[in-house]
Amino acid sequence: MRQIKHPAIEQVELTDIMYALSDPARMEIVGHLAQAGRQMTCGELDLNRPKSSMSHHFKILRAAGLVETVIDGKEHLNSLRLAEIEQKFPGVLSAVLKTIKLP
Amino acid sequence: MRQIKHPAIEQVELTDIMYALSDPARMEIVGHLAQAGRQMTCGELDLNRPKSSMSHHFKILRAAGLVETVIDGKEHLNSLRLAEIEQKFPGVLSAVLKTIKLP
DNA sequence: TCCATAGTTCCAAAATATTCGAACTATGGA
DNA sequence: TCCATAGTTCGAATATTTTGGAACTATGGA
Repeated sequence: MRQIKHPAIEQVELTDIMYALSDPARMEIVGHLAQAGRQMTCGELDLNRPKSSMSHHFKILRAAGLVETVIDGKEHLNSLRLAEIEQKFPGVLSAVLKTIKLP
Repeated sequence: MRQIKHPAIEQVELTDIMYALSDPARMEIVGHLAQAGRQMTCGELDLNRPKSSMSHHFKILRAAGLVETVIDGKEHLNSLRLAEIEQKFPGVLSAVLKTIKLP
């Protein structure tokens, strides 16, 4: 099974997480993932934008260390790296998640 | 005494706060303000950049609702809007502040 | 093998941000 | 009134992001 590269938690910077969360589309993706509490495909997380735009946002979420994507057959399964981020930046992501109101 | 306009807390968006905190210079300013726990002038918060650059960053911090600036004579006194932001987005800013390590 | 599906990558255009010098404003003190 | 100080605003150059169409890759199923 192919793998996608993700940053190790040690190299994740808080400013990168802040940046990733500064876009409403990405905040919404993160909110959906948190609410679902399970892996979701890009298709499920689609926000009515072109695929290439969505792919761009997922790329930034991955690079920031917020989202992990594993490939499963035709689909890419995305999940929040909540536990790791909570350990490195306690309280930050969990507090953000509590304030997200999905559209 | 002249006043500078700030957004009411009702109009402060979490994504704007995230954006403001996505720049290391602005994160540092916020860290200094939090650590000091008092009003600080732009001069005290200077990061060795041109005045116009610093002014730009303060503008973004104000627009995001993170920083309040009052004019006192020749100086501008900046402070964190910590209590207001904590009330609207409980735990977010306080958690961020705990992870800031000043250079 | 052929095709549809799920996403990514590539590319270029448009929009936003950042930087910093120069000019400007307001204040307080000599 | 003149000057230095503290910051903002303006403007232009540069850099970074965002957007989306088109082409591409990998997979599973017919």
